[in-house]
Formats: sequence, structure tokens, C-alpha cells
Amino acid sequence: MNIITTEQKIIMAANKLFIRKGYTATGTRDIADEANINLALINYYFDSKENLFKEVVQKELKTLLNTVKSILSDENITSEDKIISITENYTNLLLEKEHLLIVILNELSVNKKLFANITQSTYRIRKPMIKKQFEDNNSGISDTDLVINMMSLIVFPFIAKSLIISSGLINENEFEEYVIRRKEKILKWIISITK
Amino acid sequence: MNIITTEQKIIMAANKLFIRKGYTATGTRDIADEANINLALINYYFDSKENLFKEVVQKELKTLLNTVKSILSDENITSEDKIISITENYTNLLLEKEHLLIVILNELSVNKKLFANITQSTYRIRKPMIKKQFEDNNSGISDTDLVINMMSLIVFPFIAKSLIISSGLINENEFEEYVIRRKEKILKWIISITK
DNA sequence: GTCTATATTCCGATAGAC
DNA sequence: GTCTATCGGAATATAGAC
Repeated sequence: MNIITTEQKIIMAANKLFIRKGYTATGTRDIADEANINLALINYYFDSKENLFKEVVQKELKTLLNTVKSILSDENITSEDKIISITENYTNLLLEKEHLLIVILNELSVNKKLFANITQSTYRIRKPMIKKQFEDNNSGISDTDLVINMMSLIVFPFIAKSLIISSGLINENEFEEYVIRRKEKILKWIISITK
Repeated sequence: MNIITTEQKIIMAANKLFIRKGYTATGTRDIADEANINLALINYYFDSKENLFKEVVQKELKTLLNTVKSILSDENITSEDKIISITENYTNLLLEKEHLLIVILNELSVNKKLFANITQSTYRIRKPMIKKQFEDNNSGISDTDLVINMMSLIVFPFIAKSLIISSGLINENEFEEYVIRRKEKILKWIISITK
């Protein structure tokens, strides 16, 4: 049996719309329509639109950060494979949910109070654990720089997609191919700045 | 004499609030209060909130893109100096206007119709013109990759500031120092991935 | 739990006096 | 050009019947 509860319907619809249009631009009526449920049920289950948004974002944010966290802290994976794995994970995720990161980051920077409870120690990356596995151990780069640079190179094209396209650097229909081909290049680039 | 017209007051207030909170979260009453003018004057001078937003963003976007464009296309600057100059410009700009890019990018991805007239050919970067000035001319990297990577490394920490801080990679009060020290590193990194 | 109907607030925009 | 007052609609949220 495959029963989807009303609560789940709301979460799924809210997730889709919040990620596509952001918090303020998404109305409770939009969510109710998308979920095919009665408007009043949103408040019945989640008390408020703000609370619903928190639940949605909290879950997505957890996934995003735990992906990096778990891969980085696994001592049985080589540094190269860590880079490959994270690149693969994020590229695929953002190809599916293009607006996910930009909406979350925007809401985080613009509406900080919404996230007072969300940004907790749960998400802390205690020790990046990546550089030390490289053969050339005493490279000039720090773990922090390494992680930030890797994430920059992976994530930026998605965040700036609209500008990249309108500036003529990449055509809209070539974008997907570009970020896919980019995956192997990123590994190469990261390795070269580490040496 | 230093007369600030009502029109200018509105533009300044709108710029500040739109960039800080985004389009939908900023109300016309907020703008009127911030500008210390009467609510009705916004429509008197700018017809609509949407039109006011367009004027504000169009100007900021032009600055952002023309900065890269003009530096890249100047044949009298070496590639290294181009990187230094763009890094310097963007880091300083984003230190002043932290939310500028994230708000524009979010609105671009979420509210595309607002930008139908804004993203024109004015912003096209016809030819990046950067790699060819490097000594090692036949490196594996394309001009497009080079520009995108440079912008990634410069801009990402600002866009993802909230996440970087809450993940514990950098402390909030160390952030400014970090991005300033990062400027020299970026040049080094870009050069190393180009060779 | 789910519905209809409505309360309440907020927003962008405008009419009309000065 | 600037003001007050208000329109018309959309938004979140809730009361109360079923």
C-alpha cells in the first residue's frame, strides 16, 4: 500500500513551491492547490506558513550539509574520491532542484530570524579532513580553503546560472552539458591548486 | 548646495531595502518610511513598485557586469592584473553590499518576468580575453572556464556566508579578514589551474 | 480531520484636496 | 509636488459546522 497522508502532501507541495519561488512569493493558497487539500489544513497541521517553511528548509539544509559532512569525515575514502563524490552528489542534486540553494541562501541572508533555530551545532563540520590525505601533505592550502574552493567551483554555476547565460558565456541549452562535463575538470583543478 | 530631490530619496531608500530584503519582502510603505517621504509619491514618480525595482536593479546589475566586462576587454592589462583587479573590485564591493548579489541572483531565478527587459545584449561578454595573454597559451582550460572559476572563487564566500559560518568553517568576526586575505590566494589558485 | 465561511491584516495603487 | 483618505484585492489565519 502506498498511502500519502495529508501532512506529507502539504510538505511535498510546500517544498516544491518554496524552492521554486521563495518564501514570500509562495502563498498558502498556492500550497493548498498544489497539494490538492483544503486551505485550512495547512494551519491545522503546521500552525503557520512560517513554521511550515522552517520544516521544509530545515530538512533540505540538513541533507545538503550532511552530504558534505559525512563524505568528508569518512576515513576510508581517499581525498580524490571525496572530491569526486561531493561533486557528483551536488551536481546531480542541483540539476534536479536548480533553485534549492539560491532560495535557501537568499532566505538565510535576508530573513535571518527565520533561521534562528535552524543554524545549530548540528551542522558543524568539526574537521574537514581532506587535505591531510593528499600525498603532498604540506601544501600551502588549508582545509578550510580547500572545502570552500571545492564548493565554490561546484555550486557557483547553478547559483549564477541566469547571469552566466545572459552574459553570453554559456547558452541556455548547453548549460546541463556544461555542468556535467565540468565534474571531471573540478577534480583536476582542485588537485592542481592543492599542490 | 546639496539638494537631494524626492526622486533621489526614493531611489536611495529603495536600493537599500530591495538589496537587503529582496523584492517581495520590501513594501512600498517601508520605502516611503526609509526615504521620509509620503507613500503616494512613489507611484507619482515611478508609477509602480515593480518599475522602481527595475530601475534600482538595472543600475546595480550594469555596474556588476560592466566591471568584469571592461577589465577583461582591456588589452593593455596583463592577465594577472586582470585577475587582481576583478578580485579587488568585487571583494570590496561585496564587503560593502553583502546582499547585493544574492538578492539579484535570487530574484533573477525566482521572478524571471521582472527581468525580461533588463537582461539584454548590453551585458554580453563577447570575448573573455584573458587566457590568451598567459604565457602558457595552450593550457587545457577555456576562457569560459577561467572566467567562471575566477568569479566562483571570488563571489561564493559572500553568497554562502551564512552557511559557511553556521557550519563552523569560519567565525563570523573572522569573515572580513578571511575574504581580504583570500584575494592574494585567488590569484595564485587561478594561475595554478591555468597551467 | 476536513470542510465553508469569514475575520483580520496588509499591500499596491489612486482620487482628490491643497 | 505633496498630502490625506481610501479603494480593491490578496494574504494569513481561524471559527465553527460536519
